[in-house]
This record gives sequence, structure tokens and C-alpha cells, in this order.
Amino acid sequence: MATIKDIAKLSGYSIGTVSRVINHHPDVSEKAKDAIEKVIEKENYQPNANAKFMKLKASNIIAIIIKGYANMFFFELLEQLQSSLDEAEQEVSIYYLDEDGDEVETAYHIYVEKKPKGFIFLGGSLEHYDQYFKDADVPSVLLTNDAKHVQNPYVSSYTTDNLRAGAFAIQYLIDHGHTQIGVIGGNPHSHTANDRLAGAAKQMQKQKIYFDETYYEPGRYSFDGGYTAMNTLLSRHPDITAVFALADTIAIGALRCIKDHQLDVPKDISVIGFDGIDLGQYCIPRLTTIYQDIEKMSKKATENILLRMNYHKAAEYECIPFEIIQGKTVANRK
Amino acid sequence: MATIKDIAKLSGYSIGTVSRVINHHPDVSEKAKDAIEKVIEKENYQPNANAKFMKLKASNIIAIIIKGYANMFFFELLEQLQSSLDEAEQEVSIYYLDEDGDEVETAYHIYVEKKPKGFIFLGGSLEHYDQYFKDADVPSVLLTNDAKHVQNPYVSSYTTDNLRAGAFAIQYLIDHGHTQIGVIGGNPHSHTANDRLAGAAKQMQKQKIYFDETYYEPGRYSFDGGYTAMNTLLSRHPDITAVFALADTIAIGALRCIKDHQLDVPKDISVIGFDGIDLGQYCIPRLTTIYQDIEKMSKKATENILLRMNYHKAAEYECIPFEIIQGKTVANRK
DNA sequence: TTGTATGCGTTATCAT
DNA sequence: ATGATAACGCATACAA
Repeated sequence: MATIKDIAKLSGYSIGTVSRVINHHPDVSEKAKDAIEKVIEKENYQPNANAKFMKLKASNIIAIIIKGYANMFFFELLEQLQSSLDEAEQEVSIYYLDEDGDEVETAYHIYVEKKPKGFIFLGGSLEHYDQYFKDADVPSVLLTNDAKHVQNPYVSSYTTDNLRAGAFAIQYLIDHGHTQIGVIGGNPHSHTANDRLAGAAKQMQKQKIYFDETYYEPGRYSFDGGYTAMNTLLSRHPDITAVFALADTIAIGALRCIKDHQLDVPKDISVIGFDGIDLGQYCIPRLTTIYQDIEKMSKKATENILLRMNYHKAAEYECIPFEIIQGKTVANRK
Repeated sequence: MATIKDIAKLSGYSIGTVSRVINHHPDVSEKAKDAIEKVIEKENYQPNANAKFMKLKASNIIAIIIKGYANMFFFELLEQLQSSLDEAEQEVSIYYLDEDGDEVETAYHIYVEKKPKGFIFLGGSLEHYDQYFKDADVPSVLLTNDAKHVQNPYVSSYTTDNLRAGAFAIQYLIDHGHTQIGVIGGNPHSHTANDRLAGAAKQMQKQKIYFDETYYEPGRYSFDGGYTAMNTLLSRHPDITAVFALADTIAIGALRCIKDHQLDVPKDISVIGFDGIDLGQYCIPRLTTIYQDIEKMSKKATENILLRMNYHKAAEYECIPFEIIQGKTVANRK
């Protein structure tokens, strides 16, 4: 492994000049540049990033931290983010962590080691943010969860209005004549799931539809989680005519479960999902679902973080409007 | 951000002693340990990994490098690997790179910066391996592609026998009475796809089934790639009765495409996939597919790399037997 | 334009 | 058991 010293020795120049060539500094003669670059090429020299970052007070990257690496929705959101950031010619590093890892701790490690100019969090709730980042001044954006409770001027957030969207999904089912409605997926620790559920429950109450905890079955964010939850719900309430799945992956598991009960979607049971992932439109039948506007979400996130990296500005918390994708999994009962 | 120096000053001990406490070295008094740990806790001190790795000649981690981060098959393989490595109490770091990135270059960077004890590659073909790792002695395992061509005693590989598996899939269709068979997915740069295709073509030739390049349509490893390829194939050969998709994601896209042509799977057209991902068993109808034994594959990979990390041993190249998952997407035409 | 010297936060090797 | 210090690879301020 060649180091900068080796390159210096081999090229006949000093490490100072070599360093300047590596980092494309001006004040260096063409001759020196050519000679040094030749040696670098020949030796297959790679600068040691550890040594490099140790010196730097701030790098030029934005770090994206993704919580829950099997989440297809985040994948699509990530793609959008990357293309937005590419356009702005902004370097990014991506870090994945487990669904029950501590995203703030991870971020702090990255902060210490890589000194990114900003953070974008996909998922997570940023608890104990202040504990770690008490005297840091890096702008962050939290996506899909609200950051108001973080109470930190450096943390913005863009979210879908889960409460309203949950209510909307239920109203959509009601408009199609459903009165026996179940809800599946999520867990008490997930803010997003809780809000969607709360919105759904409130809307049912408002419309005088009977709904109690037996009509809700939690489950992991996976196909299997959806299958299992649907199974439980179906054994408890065989008479339901519609189900609101708190995520598309869950809906897809439910679809399969319903089929295995010799029932038809949407004739016997209607299903509405949440997220609007690609896969939903490859399902048979195509999934009806609440679409989170990932394009707008990532645009806003990119703009905001780019802006706040340069100018000091207060954090903002915004709700992005959702839409409905009318697939083929909701039947009209009227 | 507190450094080891601050901790030393605040605790009244020297940085040497602090370092010993951090790294759980023996020769340190209980008293010093307690005092120092208290300060570390209070200051929320995190060692700077850059400085740490700069000193270390070798870390204790195994690096897993995944090429193509939207590949569901790799996700499931990764899960298996992680549980195997967890069992062996082996620390791992995971790195993703784009489908058309250079996995060897990435690995070399990681090698220089993190000095892992071993590499596991998911996907990729390790071209130019020797160019980068000429005098490194890190054991590696390549999964899903064969490493014989790498010709390096440090690189093992475990693969499904794609050639035989491709032939097997075709024979399965022939056994069910199909004689007009198309193949979709993959590209000329993918070894795996090439082998599966070659196996398929050979088997058709052997069984005197007519097959030329118009019966094959390449495509990206995605739902959309499958949809598009199927669409093209169908317009070229509306009379085919069966399709071999070179990956499950591609098969799922094809399923949707066939449906959109008002055709039924499997009545009008049969579909067989490759990989055996979870999602396939949530499809409607359940996907018939070639299952790659990811459990065995990851067990072997783990054993081999753990072994070779400790004893010097030649690389091995092994084929893992595949199986068929008999779903509901292949009809009997006889 | 180029070279030299210092320091970044750690670990490890000496002493003590 | 503990402290002092060299060394890791690099960037940079300063000197030449």
C-alpha cells in the first residue's frame, strides 16, 4: 500500500506538492502535476480516508440515514433523493441501520468520523437528539416522521399528514359502502402507524361506524406480517368487508391471505394500502392505496437542507399532500 | 466533542490509561477504571474511529459488499449471512454499491480504511481483483458468481449451478408439454444471466425445441424490466405458451404484463422464475420458480471465511444444489 | 512554485 | 499500574 510519502519519494517531489496535486490545488506546475499523476497511476495509490477525515473539520458530503433496510418505500424515496442531490452535484453517503437501532447514535458516530454538512433521516423519530447533538450545528431533515417534538432549530421535517390520510382512506371505504372495516399493521412504537390508525379510528367514530381494538391487528412491516395480521383479523371478524393496511407490503401479505381463505379481492373483501410503492401496481389485482408524494418530499428535503447548509435559518415542519391511487382492490358495495 | 485528551485531563489520569480503559486492557486498577468510565459517560465521549483505524493494522470486522441495492434476492441472502455471522459472534459491516459500480475498487477502499479480516461479495464478478489486491492476504468469498476465473488463492466462491438450473427450468416446462418457450431478463454483462440462458438454450436444442435470439428478450432486474421484456416478447411471438424469467422480480413484472394482455397465467401462458424470493409466494398465483439455497450458501460462505481467516487454506469453488418451488404459474399442456 | 514542519486522535512501546 | 511519547497518513500554514 503506497502512501503519500512513497509517491513523494518516487516522483522526486515533496509530500506537500503531492498533496496539492491530489486535492487539485492551483499553485502547482504542469510539469510537477504530470510527473506526480503518473506515479500515482502507476502505484495505484489511494489516499487513506481515515487520515484525511481526521484532519478535516467538515467534509462535503450529506449523509442519508435509513432506518429499516427492508422497507421498499424507503428505497423508492432514496432513489428520488439521490437524483435530486445528484442534480445539485452534492455528494452523498448512505447508511442503513436496523429497524430497532438508534438512528441518533449512528448519526453521531458518522458526525464525529465524517463531519457531513447535513443529515437526512429516512424513518426514525430522533429521540435523544439533543443529548448527542447538543453543541453541533449540522442541519438535518427528518422524512416521514414529524420533528416538531425534537424542538431543535436544526431539524426540519417533511411528512405526509398521516392523521388525515388515515381518515381519508377510511372515508374512501365508507364512500364505497363499507361499514365493517378492519385495520392491520404497525406497532405501538411507530409514530406513523399510530397516526394513521388514530386518523382511521376518528373517522369511523365520526361516521358512526363501530370500531374497537378487536378490529385492529398490529403486525411487522413485511409480507408475512401482513399475512399473519390478516389471518388473525379474519378469524376474529369473518364478516368484515374491507381492510385498511397501514403499509403496502402489509396489504400485499393480506391479499395473499384473503385468497388463501378462498375469498376474492375485491368482491368479498376490499383492501386499501398506504405508501404507493411500485410493487403495488404489479399486484394482481392492482392495489388501491394512499400515495405519499415522494417526489415532492425529496425535492423539499433537498432544497431545505441545501439552503440551511449555507444560510442559518429556522427549521420548518411541513405536511406534504397525499393522493389516492385507484387500483382494483376496493369494490363498490352500494 | 470530547477527545481522549479531555477525558484524561478531566479524570486526572494520562491518555495512556484512558486508552487502556477504552480498549479493555488488563493492567489498570479498578479505581482508575471507575473514575475514567464515569468521565467518559458524563462527557458522552465517542472514540474517533478515523484515528483508531489509522493506527490499527487489522480490524476485527468482516465486510460484506453488495452489488445492486434493489435486489431482493440479495436482501434475503444478506439476512441469512447476518444470522450465521451473528452466531459466530463476528462483527460485520455492510456496504452497498450500484449495479454498475466497481466492487473491487470499493473493496480496496474499505481494505485501506478499515482493514477487515475478510470480504464477502454478493454479486459482481471481481474483475481486476489482482490489480488491486496483488499483495493483500485477505480471504474473500464471492456469492452467486463463480470465482474460478479470478485465479486467486484468496477468493472462494459458492454458486448455484446456473447452467444446469437453466436447463432444469426448461426441462420442467417441456415436461409439462410446452414447446413454444420464451426467455426474458438479464443482460450480456451478467455472468449469472448468461449461464442461465445458455443452459436453457442448450436444453431446448437437446430436446429439439426451436429457439433463436428472437425468443429471448433481455431486461433489467426489476418489475418494470420484466414487464417491458414480456411485452416485447409477446408482440414478437404471441403464440408462446411458456416463459422462463431469469429472476423472480422479472417474473413478477411478466405476470402483470400477461394479465394486461387479457391472458391468464397459467392457463394461457406459464411462467417459471429464478431465485425463490419470499415475494414469489405472495404472488397471485404463487410463483413457480427455481430456488437458490441461500441457507446452505450462507452457511458455507461463513464457515469458509472463518476458517480461512485463521488457517491458510486454498480457495474452494462449490456449486450449491438448487430446488424447484412448485407454485401455480406452470400449467400442464399434455 | 515548492519544501518543511506541525498537528489531528489514537494506539502501542517504552520507561518509571 | 501509570505516564510520556513516537508513529500512523494526511493537509496546511509557513518558510524558502
